[in-house]
Amino acid sequence: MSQVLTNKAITPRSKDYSQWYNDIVLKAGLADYSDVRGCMIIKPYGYTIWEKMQQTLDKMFKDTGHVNAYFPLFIPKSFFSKEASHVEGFAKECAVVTHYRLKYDETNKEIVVDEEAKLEEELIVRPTSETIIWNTYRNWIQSYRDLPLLINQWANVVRWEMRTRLFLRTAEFLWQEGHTAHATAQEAIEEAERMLNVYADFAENTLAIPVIKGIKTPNERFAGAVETYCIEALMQDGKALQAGTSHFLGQNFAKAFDVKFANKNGELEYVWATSWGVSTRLMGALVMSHSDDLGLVLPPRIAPLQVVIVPIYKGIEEMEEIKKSVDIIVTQLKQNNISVKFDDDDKQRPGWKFAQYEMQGVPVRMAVGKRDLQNHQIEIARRDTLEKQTISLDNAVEYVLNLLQEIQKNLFTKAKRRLDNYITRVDNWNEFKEVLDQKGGFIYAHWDGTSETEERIKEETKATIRCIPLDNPQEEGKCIYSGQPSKQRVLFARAY
RNA sequence: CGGGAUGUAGCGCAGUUGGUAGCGCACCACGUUCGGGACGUGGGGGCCGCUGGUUCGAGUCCAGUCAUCCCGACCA
Repeated sequence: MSQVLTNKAITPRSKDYSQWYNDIVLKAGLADYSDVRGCMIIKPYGYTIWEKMQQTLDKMFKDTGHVNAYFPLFIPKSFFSKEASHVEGFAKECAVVTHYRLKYDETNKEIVVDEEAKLEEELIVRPTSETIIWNTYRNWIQSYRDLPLLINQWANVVRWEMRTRLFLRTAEFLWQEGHTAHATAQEAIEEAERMLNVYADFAENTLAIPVIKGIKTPNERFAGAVETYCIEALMQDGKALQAGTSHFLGQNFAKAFDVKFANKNGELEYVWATSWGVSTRLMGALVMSHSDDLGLVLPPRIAPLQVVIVPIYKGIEEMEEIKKSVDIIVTQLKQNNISVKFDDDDKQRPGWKFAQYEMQGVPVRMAVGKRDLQNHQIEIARRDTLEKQTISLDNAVEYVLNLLQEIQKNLFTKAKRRLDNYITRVDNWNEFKEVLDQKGGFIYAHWDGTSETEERIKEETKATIRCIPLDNPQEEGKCIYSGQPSKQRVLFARAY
């Protein structure tokens, strides 16, 4: 019996957070390990959630004037090396294509790389597309009339990471990357900030994940960026997770790829650039933000299935009777754009279904049996608090519609409260280490502004500066580590 | 690339001093069940990671090799 339970139950969070996370991803059916090193199989349930994210984000991009395009997976090595800091940042994690053909080796009876089919120039599997896109933009941009150029692409990228974790860090991952070109620095900065706000809006209002908007320190900046904006979220174990980034690239890529435009006075100028992206990592953020020991918990706005109705019956007649009674509820919910499933699968029993839907994070579950029908009522259970209510059949639809909104709100509030409680103001180095080890979360402390100090703190504690919050209040103080004068506090944390 | 561990059924694992390949879950059939992961009976499923060695005989011992996972260095 105990073996049955350990096999099915989710590992409690207190034991081992990583194990708990893995259990949920695997058992909720979001993803699976692949036989290919560091790669992940996104299963249909997980992919459906990703598709919902895509749809919502894509609409937000279109609403802010962007269009989609698609650029090649392979980048000639020479493109890649044109922007110095960019190469440096990515060189160590690139997959490289060197040959284009295989052949059958008669002696060893196996397929081998055909050495005669060596590429003149190696191709890099994109770790990000700035280079190939800016090489293209050179041909697309001649005049100020061609600007701004606001393009997004949905794609996969490859970064050969040493260690991988489902959704959070995989060798190949899915993402969107926006790449825009502008006539002025001001306009590009506005774009970068606009897209950061889109991400924050999406994280908070759709995924119910509260985030802190900020800028990265030079150390943590994207390779090739002038300024990196980010949204930082906090997971239930007190570790930070970067949920999205938006970069002001200045004229770095325009200069590297010689992208100039004629302004209104006919003078040639380099264009100003941004890039911004979110990835399937958001899936990991979603799991780690809301789930509990029974499994995944999904905010209604992202849940592929928002409401499930489980009939409890003996025999086909009873089932039909139940079906007839809840039919109107199903129809009305659908009319309100709620995804609802009446689970008449005869192969599983109610208890099994309850556990299954809980594991998958379905926000609202209704259960109806003969007993309920006699009382003209239905049982409604919410996934976030696990509370059950018995409601008259006549009021069920209205109740569920409100409940879904309530759950969405509650999940955000709960996560927001956790985030707020996890930001600790700290004024000396011992306290810093103590808070980091005992409590975790963000530490809001003074920093002297030097990369050396940041680097040492990282070496000693594994904590990094997650961001300097936007609109950060300026105040005089002393650096937590070096004691040097500081103008502002920054957010430190251990991160995924 | 360093440190640690593991490869046996779809999944999770056991397998003693070397002697016919096992258990639980899942799967298939039939029956009884159905208000929180049902039960009974019967059944199917194996290149024991791979290669070589020792031995009458290897899942087990030895050598090599490959892969995966965990902890570091790298990162969204």
